[in-house]
Amino acid sequence: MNARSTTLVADTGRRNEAAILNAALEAFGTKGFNGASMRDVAKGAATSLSNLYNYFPSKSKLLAEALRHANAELQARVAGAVRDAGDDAPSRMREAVRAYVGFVVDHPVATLVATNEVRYLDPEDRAALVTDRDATQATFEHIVAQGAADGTFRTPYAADAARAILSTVGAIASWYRPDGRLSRGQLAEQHARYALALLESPLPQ
Amino acid sequence: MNARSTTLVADTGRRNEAAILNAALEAFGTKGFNGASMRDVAKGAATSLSNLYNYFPSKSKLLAEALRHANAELQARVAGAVRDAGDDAPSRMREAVRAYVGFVVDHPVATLVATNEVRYLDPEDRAALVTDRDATQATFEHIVAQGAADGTFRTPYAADAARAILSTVGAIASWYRPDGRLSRGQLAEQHARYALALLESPLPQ
Amino acid sequence: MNARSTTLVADTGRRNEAAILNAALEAFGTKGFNGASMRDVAKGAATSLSNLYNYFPSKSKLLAEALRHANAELQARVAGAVRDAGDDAPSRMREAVRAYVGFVVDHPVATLVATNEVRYLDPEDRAALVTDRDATQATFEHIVAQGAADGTFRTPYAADAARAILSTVGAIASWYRPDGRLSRGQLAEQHARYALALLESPLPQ
Amino acid sequence: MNARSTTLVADTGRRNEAAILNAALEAFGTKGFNGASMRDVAKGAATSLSNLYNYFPSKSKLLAEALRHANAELQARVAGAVRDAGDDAPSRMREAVRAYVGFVVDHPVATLVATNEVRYLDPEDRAALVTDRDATQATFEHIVAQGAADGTFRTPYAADAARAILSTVGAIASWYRPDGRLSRGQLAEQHARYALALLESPLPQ
DNA sequence: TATGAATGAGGATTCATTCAT
DNA sequence: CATGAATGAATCCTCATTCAT
Repeated sequence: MNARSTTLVADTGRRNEAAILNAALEAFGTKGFNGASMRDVAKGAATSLSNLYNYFPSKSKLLAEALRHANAELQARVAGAVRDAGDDAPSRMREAVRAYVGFVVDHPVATLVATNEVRYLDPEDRAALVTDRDATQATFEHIVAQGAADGTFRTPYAADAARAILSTVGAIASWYRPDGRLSRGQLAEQHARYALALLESPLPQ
Repeated sequence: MNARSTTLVADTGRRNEAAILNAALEAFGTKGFNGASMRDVAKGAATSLSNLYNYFPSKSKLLAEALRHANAELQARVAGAVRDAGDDAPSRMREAVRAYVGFVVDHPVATLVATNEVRYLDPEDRAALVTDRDATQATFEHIVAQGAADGTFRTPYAADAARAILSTVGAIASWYRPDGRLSRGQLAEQHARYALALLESPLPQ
Repeated sequence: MNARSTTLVADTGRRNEAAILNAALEAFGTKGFNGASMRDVAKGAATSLSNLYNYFPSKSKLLAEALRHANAELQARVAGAVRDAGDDAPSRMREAVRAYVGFVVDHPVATLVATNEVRYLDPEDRAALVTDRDATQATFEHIVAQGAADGTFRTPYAADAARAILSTVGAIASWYRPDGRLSRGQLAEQHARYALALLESPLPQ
Repeated sequence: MNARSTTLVADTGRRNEAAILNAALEAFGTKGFNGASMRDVAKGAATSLSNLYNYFPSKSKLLAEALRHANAELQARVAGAVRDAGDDAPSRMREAVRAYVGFVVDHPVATLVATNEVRYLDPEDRAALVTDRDATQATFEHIVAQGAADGTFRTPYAADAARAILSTVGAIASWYRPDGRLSRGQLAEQHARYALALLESPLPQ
């Protein structure tokens, strides 16, 4: 069962750190990195502006840290789902997509920040984050490669399929509303099927 | 053959208008709406900061106008492609996707702006733009509906398939490089197939 | 009979000059000299911004010219009233005040400009205007002196009484509304009596 | 004995607040609200431009606060003078006028700001200030009413007399110079007599 | 840790004025 | 005369960041 906490970052041991990180995700997600001010973040974290600098040395590093947490959570969910899945490529892809959809639905704002605001990081932080993200993507790519190798996924464009799948799932964050037509589970099911179909995998029925 | 002009907006009759709009797309795409300053735009358009305000009353309206042009061009390309395609749903979908990919590849920066910076518009401008965008999306939805009705597209999730396809194609803008592994044509071909596969349409071979 | 034109400056021979001057008085009166822009004036005069400079070399000179017209009209009214009055000081004071009140009521905005915005003139223009204004004030001072000399006005502070009277009358402009409790005539009558009382002149009844 | 401090606002507890308010009164009085820049105010208060915004959220609110202080001081002086005066209307009017003249002479710049720049306030602030000002005016009106009721003030226009008196006294601010012909006390005496005469009160001699 | 005060740089926007037509 | 386009200086205000406490 997936945890569905409203805030992404749990207590970190330092008094206000989690509150600041979550407020940063919220502020950057709502107004964009450049549109949100450190004052906005401070207000969201219910602390003072100057206190932010006791935790993070700059706005940019604050974004980096927030994104690190978001990525770690995403990666953990996906990795766990794959671990718990069967051995065949379709099952593993199915569960990976379902986990990813779950994360996006639980944390759409963080997902938006992770896709839209990465470019405002310092080069080194951006590089580190892209590496993290690539690790997640690699999980999907391995599954695709597995299915392509054993003939289950018959798409002639296996090399790029993972990226196509991930962009579709990530885009959910930009339109998803909790009270929308589709439930969390339906959305996961739907995107799992989209993914397998795109991979030209045999489908039930 | 599609024109591949580096600038999206052609001359509009007013002296500097096109230059300003193109500079705005470039600046907003490169640094984000809030990260780019009106000075950046002015510099890109080779005019003075204050002269921008002889053409557009505010930064936000400038963005709105630029996006209006981008959407119009996209819509025209897609509509033209569909018009020139065969009558069956797969042919039409194929050409629609190819045209969309062509636009994204020709104007990746404008595409990024159109997806990432819309939220900075005034509510009315945003609404107008969403309406425009929905019109383009509706073109795809109609094709999906056609194929679903005649049994060609067998996906059980036809209602949301157009959005999934469009998000994949739009995401190309965030990683495409003209000197990348795939040519423009290959990219179009690839995404056309991804789309038809996702729709569970019969595929060649 | 007093003319009660809504605009102070009548046609001057040059096409748009009067319209510009009246628009300037209106704009400067409503928003203040620094609060009103040349664009505001142009809009009010229904002409283009740049065309203003075909008539007046600068915003400051435009104000100077407008105030010159206002002062001339005021002075003409007061002088005429005094000329038409009887020979005794009370009658002359009474008519002078009534004429002044009439001007203020007919042109409250111009009166406000004349009292509040003079300081924004170039030194030479301001000096010229103060001279003009002193001429009007001198009319009142002469009457006061006449009454003081012949014993009709018994105030011990005759030297400053004219200024006191004029400031009261001028202040009408800041609260007068055409639909107010007092009619134009009642206001004139009232202030005439205030003036004579202040001068310690014998009053009817 | 009246204090004649050159600055109106005394220390308020917050480090620079009084200095900023006094600098604002000086700047707005000298150059007008729109003619004075926040930089001017900062310079006058010997602090940085941006620090002003740690004390007041906008130029307009700064003006509002400065005027609030000025009005409070004026009202306190007038109320105190009336309290210390005799019981009869002429004595009370005399002391009220003398106190008002004293304020105007001590703070001519603040008086000018209070009369000329009120219109640049936000509507709510303007309303609040007008209410404050009306309270001071009401003090005078009550005295007039008292004298009218007991037959001491025989003017037929008692209802508007307070306003006439106040406008005359307020106008002192626009021409008063400390080194002028009349001393502070003479000016007070003179205007007290003008006021009583205007009210058609019996006068000495 | 936590905060209020402080600041220099930079943001969008407006302005009076000029110029080419 | 009349105009639209152009511009440099100045406007109010916000920002990320620092510092003293």
